Amino acid sequence: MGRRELELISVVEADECRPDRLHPPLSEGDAARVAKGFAALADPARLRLFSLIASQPGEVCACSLVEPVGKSQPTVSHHLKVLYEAGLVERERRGSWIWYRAVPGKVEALAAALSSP
Amino acid sequence: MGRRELELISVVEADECRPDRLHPPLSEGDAARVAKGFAALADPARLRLFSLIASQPGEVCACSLVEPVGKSQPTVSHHLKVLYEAGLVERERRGSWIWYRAVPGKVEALAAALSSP
DNA sequence: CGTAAACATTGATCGATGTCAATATGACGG
DNA sequence: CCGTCATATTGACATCGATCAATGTTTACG
Repeated sequence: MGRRELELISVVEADECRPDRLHPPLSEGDAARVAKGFAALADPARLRLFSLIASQPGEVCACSLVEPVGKSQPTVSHHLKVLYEAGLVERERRGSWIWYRAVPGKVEALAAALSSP
Repeated sequence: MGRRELELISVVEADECRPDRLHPPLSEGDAARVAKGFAALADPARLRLFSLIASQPGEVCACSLVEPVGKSQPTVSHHLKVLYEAGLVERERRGSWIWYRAVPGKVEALAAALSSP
């Protein structure tokens, strides 16, 4: 067995780490977009808001949402805006009130963006 | 029909917003914990890291992860720590290298925490 | 030991974000 | 119009987090 073969074998047997050139399944653009979605769920107050809306059979008036989360009205308004712009909830103005409902399957779609190509 | 009945009816017909005392399905503690999980996925670099690990059939050496995400080694190390502490990935040291693998069903579990009570 | 490689930690910087008080906007009733 | 109620916006403040250069720690090998 020549010297060259011995060298190769010793390298292989010493360890198994031969780093492949991996390429991330998510492009930078996709990653940024999906991350934005997860970021909307990355705050406790917003999570409670969303779970409150999503757990309701129909719609919920925004006025029902301020007290349960224990934050000020502007803060709740801000969080609702974030959820809305992330596409997690829909809203509709009727008279003085604004009614919120969860967009079905949106959370699952976010999770799915990590598995499927 | 007495005056009292008329008042009640008028109130009901004026609008439908009678805010119920809603209680968030997620407690503050649960919300904080779940939010932490989503926060781990709320960064583009971390998302690409995780998708890279999760897309691999077996394990991935940390040394394979620095170059594809285009961040410095300390930054990648930091992100891997966040993913690990969020329970999204497991790691195992073998020799000089640390091997990462995605924890199966962890993302789905996060999403599920928003639907089921 | 001593050196090299892989990974972690520290310290500093800087932009992003959660929060609220104050104020604005918009809708409804009288 | 005017006052009231529901919601949004603004401005200010404090905290968090992403990032990197520099340095530390651990492991392997001779």
